[in-house]
Amino acid sequence: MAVFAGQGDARRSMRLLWRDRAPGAGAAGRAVGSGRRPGLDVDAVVDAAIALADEDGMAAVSMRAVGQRLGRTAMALYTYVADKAELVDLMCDKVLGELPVDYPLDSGWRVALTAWARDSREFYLRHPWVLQVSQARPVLGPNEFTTVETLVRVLRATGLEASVLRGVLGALVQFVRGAAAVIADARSAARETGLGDDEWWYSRSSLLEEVSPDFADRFPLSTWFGQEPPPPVPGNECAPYLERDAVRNFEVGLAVLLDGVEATVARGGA
Amino acid sequence: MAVFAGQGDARRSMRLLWRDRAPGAGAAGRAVGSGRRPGLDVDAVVDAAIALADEDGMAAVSMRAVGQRLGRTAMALYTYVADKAELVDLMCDKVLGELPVDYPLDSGWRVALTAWARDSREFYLRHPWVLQVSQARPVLGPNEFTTVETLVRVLRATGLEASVLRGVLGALVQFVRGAAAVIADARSAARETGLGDDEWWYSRSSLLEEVSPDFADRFPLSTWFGQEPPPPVPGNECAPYLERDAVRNFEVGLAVLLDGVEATVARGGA
DNA sequence: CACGGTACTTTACGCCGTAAGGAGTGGCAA
DNA sequence: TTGCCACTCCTTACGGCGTAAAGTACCGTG
Repeated sequence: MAVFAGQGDARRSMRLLWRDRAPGAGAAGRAVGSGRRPGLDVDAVVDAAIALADEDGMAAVSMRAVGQRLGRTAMALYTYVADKAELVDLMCDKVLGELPVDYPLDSGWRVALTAWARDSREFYLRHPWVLQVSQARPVLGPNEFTTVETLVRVLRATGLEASVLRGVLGALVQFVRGAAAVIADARSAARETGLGDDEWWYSRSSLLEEVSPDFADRFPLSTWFGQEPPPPVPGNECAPYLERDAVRNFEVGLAVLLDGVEATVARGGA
Repeated sequence: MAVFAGQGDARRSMRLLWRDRAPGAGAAGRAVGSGRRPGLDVDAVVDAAIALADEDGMAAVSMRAVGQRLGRTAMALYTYVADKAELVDLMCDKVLGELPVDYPLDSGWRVALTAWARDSREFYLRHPWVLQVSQARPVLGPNEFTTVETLVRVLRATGLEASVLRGVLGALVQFVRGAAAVIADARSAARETGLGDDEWWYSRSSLLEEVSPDFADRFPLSTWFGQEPPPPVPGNECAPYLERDAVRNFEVGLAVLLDGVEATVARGGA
């Protein structure tokens, strides 16, 4: 009688992820028959959860809160979604659909990769909560595979062999995610504490002096590192201090990384 | 009467982070005087929390659980620590003390950076919960500054100017953290679900065929990408499949990244 | 009209962080 | 020696969380 543990839920999740959303698909695979008509559908639940996450962060996504947004109780959601983990999976794969799927290679792979990196960064800043979802054991939804497809298509233009390509792909993804996470964390910290980056840094650095008077002697490089005046980035003059810093670091880091790819291609390519 | 919001707590936290742990420091800055003698100290609380996090992940670190480990109730901890956030800050800065502080530059900065990256990766795998702590608004403890000091010292040997150095530093840290996170997530998923990577992937890929029969047509590159047989890595033959993959990707990605640094140095250096 | 299946609600359980207040302990001043 | 007070540590409680269990209301079908 008992279904093999997990297997049943996994199949259910995969069906939902890959469900046919075409107009004629009717009831989204649900058995049509007698019984009270559903007032909601999976998409409504997922969209409400995404809206909540975008507005107030992943921490604001509770079953009660999502239910309330839809005029239901928390338990009502369980008719559409197995549990919260499944809801999060569906949220992730759905927003991944926003990402561009094609980067022209006319101007070479470097231009395409740069555009991909910037688009991805913007995406993560639009949906920072995606960064909090575990990377291993990916969702395996259609949009996730599409993102892989997109990036691999560009990377293949480098001519690198598969195993190196894998390493480069990982490095690019880690870099973009990490860089986005720094900015996202800074923004959420500012919102949660009500304290801007500037005020935070100012109050903390004065405390630092108070608590460690010999700081400059103990940490000369950190002192030097923190004092260098960072030049402004065109188009981002008005952004918060730390964020401007992060934007510049992103561009520099990306350029270095792509230089590395170029070097690898030059060494191993035809 | 009311202290400026947050300021008091921030000062308290900084004092704890930078407290003098020397033998003669007595009572760790606590006002000595009348009153019941403490049966614990901050270090005991922090150590217990770290042990818990190392064993069962950050999710297992609740005030009740830490208290129980010390034979106390949850509320007893609040005499040593302001709240859970402060405890987490102290945990982070304490484990950061495990990292090596010096990388000789005799054989050049590339060797030193490679060693740094590998050591950092091992560190994050020993304490994967550190990766879950927000990056913006860092802890600002002594050990954290020491890690900055260590890495900047090595990076200065490249001769790069400060703003580029900042970008490289960010890229390196993001890469190492991301790569470690993939492995850490895979391990914790395996432990939490009781399902190894291999079984997980096998069951999922069969579900994938079931749910999307035209997968190979829709996602040719992903199919190609997933099929390439990855060669084994010396010294890691017995590790789980996905983890071996991750180790190789780490080495490849690191090499590419350092190639990029070399190219940047060559272009801009003396 | 009655029945069965479905949507949705209420209630409840055991977790979480932590506020409030009380009990017991130990050093110091009277 | 006694009384006090600072201090540790406890119990209780509150509002949150995810979700199990059971009940209610609605609907299409027989």
